[in-house]
Amino acid sequence: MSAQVPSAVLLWFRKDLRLDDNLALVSAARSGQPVVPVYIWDADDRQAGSLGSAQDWWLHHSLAALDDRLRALGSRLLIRKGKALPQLQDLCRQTGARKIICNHRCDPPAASIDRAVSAALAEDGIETESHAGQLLHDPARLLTGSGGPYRVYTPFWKTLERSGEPREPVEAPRNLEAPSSWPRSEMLESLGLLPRRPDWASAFPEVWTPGEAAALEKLDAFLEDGLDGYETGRDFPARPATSLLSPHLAMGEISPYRIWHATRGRNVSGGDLVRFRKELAWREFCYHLLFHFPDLADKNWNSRFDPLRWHSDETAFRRWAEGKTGYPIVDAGMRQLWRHGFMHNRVRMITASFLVKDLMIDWREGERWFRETLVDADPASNSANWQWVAGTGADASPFFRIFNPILQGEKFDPEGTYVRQFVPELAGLDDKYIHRPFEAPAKALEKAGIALGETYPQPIVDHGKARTAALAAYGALKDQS
DNA sequence: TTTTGAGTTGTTCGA
DNA sequence: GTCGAACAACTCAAA
Repeated sequence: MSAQVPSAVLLWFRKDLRLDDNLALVSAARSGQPVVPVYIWDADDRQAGSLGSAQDWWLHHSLAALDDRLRALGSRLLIRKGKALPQLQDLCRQTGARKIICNHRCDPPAASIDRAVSAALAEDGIETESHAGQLLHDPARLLTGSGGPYRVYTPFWKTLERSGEPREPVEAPRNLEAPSSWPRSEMLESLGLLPRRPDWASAFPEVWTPGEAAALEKLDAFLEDGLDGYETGRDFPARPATSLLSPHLAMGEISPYRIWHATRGRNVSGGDLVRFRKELAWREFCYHLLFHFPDLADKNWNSRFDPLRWHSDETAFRRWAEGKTGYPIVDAGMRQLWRHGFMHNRVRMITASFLVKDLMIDWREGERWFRETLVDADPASNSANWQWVAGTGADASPFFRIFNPILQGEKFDPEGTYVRQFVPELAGLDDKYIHRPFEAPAKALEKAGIALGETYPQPIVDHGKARTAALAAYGALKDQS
């Protein structure tokens, strides 16, 4: 009579690095079997387009945080390196597991990897159980009346409103049964996710604390201070009026169901509440677009724009990326991105419009840069929104809508607070010229200690002329078709 | 099948 | 200084 060692279940973490509202975790905890949580760092997966370098930094800290949370439940997080399938097979052999539990990943490359892994495991007689948790609505099922995907946001939103509240979030279990012995795990450090020489992420901790606990705190703080007045405040980059939840959401440290329901019953104006939920719905819309159009990051969604001749100008691109265009709001945005791995939404539109319409550089180059440098880089939102700005995307901005970086600056950063924070060499300039230093009288520049062309660049292009040229280039498409 | 109404985030120009 | 129109049609989604 030998005591039967109970076989374990594997809990496979991916883009759901949280305990709260995690259906896979709850299911594993209820199985009555020991649970082996694992994260597999897969180089192929990475190439499939999800993570850039800034998110590698985030991932490192997020995995450490998840391990801490799991230890509080009496468990821990195993880390493996390599292709998912052999690692899972190895873990199944070692633990006797016949079942792997996880949550869906919704971007097409990841989803296709997951399908292949699951099919291969099935051949070994291992079951995969997958739950919804990344999106509020299933892209395969939320369709227009004629059965196609939504291509316009407003009807998409109306359908969301009509389809009732998403399910309630579920609480994390109190404990998780550990296996009698733990299989081998890599050291987190061995994944090499942190930057070295130079450590370009050194300022990230000024603003970011990766991990679920920080995400939930941020949600609370936003509900207390930010939601009231969100609708107008969200447009001003110097104001703390946005939730800053995007990087947590991108990594699955917080669930969209948790966020959606946390806003319910708040004593704020309906406009603020709806506006915030609409932003969550935009994230959904982008994922649905990506689901139905997997080429979203690579091809013009609307092929009518394919004949556009983009400029290939490495020098101009580098000046844009480094925040040296000579337009303060653009430069502030690009430097915020480099410093903090983040950029305010309003400024993303301004900087993106500048790259595409003022410099006429291909939106894909901008998309790639953002994907590499944003801690909240998301394969759906990033592609869909770059295409929106370029006018090539779904529900895109009309081609004649070209952001004027001076006016946008003066409208949304009237005192230049945001510019002064990220472009300190302009800090001493009067409000009147903070967004147009190239028009400042010599005396004002001297007083502020600015030598244009030396301490701060001259404008890389004349916006007025660039605008005219962009209108002509986009307008020419019409004549051809 | 046809019709109808509508479409995230802007700028410029002229009255 | 303020305000409305023009900037383009085109396609989507639903009735």
